[in-house]
Amino acid sequence: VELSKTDKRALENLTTDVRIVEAHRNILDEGERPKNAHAIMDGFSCRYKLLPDGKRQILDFIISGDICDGHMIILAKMDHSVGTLTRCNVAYMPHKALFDVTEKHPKVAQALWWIALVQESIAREWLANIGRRPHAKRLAHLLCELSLRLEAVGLTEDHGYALPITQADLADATGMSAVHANRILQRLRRDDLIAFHGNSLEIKNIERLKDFAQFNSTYLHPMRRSP
Amino acid sequence: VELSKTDKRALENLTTDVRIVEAHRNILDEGERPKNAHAIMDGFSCRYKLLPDGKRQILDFIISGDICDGHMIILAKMDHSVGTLTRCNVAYMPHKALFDVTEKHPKVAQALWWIALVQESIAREWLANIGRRPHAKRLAHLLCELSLRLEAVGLTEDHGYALPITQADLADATGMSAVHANRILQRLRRDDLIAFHGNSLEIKNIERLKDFAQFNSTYLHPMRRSP
DNA sequence: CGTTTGATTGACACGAGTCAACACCAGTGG
DNA sequence: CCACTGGTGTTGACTCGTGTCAATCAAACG
Repeated sequence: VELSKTDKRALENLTTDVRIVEAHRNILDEGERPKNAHAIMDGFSCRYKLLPDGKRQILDFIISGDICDGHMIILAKMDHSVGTLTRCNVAYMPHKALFDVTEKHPKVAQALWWIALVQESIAREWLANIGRRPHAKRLAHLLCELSLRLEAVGLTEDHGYALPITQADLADATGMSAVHANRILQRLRRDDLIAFHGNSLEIKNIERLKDFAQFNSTYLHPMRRSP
Repeated sequence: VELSKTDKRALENLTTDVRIVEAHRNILDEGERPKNAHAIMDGFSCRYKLLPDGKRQILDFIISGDICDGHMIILAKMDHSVGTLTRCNVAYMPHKALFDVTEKHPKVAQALWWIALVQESIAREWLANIGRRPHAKRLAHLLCELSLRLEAVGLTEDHGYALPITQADLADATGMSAVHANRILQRLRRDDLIAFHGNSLEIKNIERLKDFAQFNSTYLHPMRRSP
């Protein structure tokens, strides 16, 4: 979906506020009906669900440029929560204004629809990943996805990217225990697929990692570009 | 999203053809760019992905009244496959015509957008289900979801519904082995939560089953009505 | 009837969760 | 400047859930 300049200008004028949100804070609660839409400008957030017994499933990572709650233009209530994993810059825009823009600019509505479909596609790939791939491939697949998505917004280095989240977060995203995630990461390092230097992940050879993870990028669709 | 009568008439005129598709046939292949949109009028189909090693993950069940490929109005390529689990009646409508309708009838576009969002929500609930719930609750949760969705289209009996799919299908939907699914179902029967009579599932007490499965229907959103 | 598909059962091995202890580091405050 | 703290990563021990393989049973079907 290509946006015209007027479309873009209409969108840019929506942001009323940009705030810093500390790590481990909630931006949206399940069941909530938010008044503002939120976009992450910087930092790592995630969608997640908390089960009654306290287990957490991370449903998606939200990185720079992603919108937290495009859904809420159409749907009534948040069906999951959104929270920060690191300190984040969050842009706020009134939902009503955004909705009005979609009515006047059909291309904007189509763009948001497109985003919803890509997110659906990502959720489905995660389903296959968690449901049917062995644990090492799951993690490797996730690291590949993050690599592509971060690259699209210019957040990758030569051979890797900053990954300031914990192993427990990775575990909750891939449906395994934190201890096990730790051992799997060790194995990936031992097999010389990845390495860590502080908070940043080094991918030794992206092709080998993709091969190993059975990673096929088509589910991310054409690909988002940097704004 | 409420559709006007003109909106509805525009939609109804789209169907060019209704065909019978045998069980275990593909309706859409991953990677394909279909010319027609497909709606299931009768029978059970599913979205699924096949991994290189032959494992199958079912991503969603498609029941009467569901559209297989609403995505394709916006996206370029199918990111998953769709196939029948039983013999189905499938309605065909040209994609281009459907797209034209969405351009002329913004409410129709919104309705399709809404469908996409609900499907995204379902996919995310499945993620939490597969990623973090113990196996018995997974299966129970799935049976609850099917109960509500089938009820919405009038396909439930008093205490249950026809479920003409195999245990292997249920296993592929919940990310477990077929043997294990069998044993879990036995446990659910022993605990007097469900029973089978031929192809039809009896739910002994839907509230107890929901309780056990930690089932909360809000992720299905307001709820689709019968057409 | 034979054949096929799906459900069921048992045996077995191993993956993966849990619990608990420890190492390491950065941040904090005295 | 150092002791203390809490969060994170790492390790080992132990148990049990689950997958795999293979055989058997049951029902449907041509």
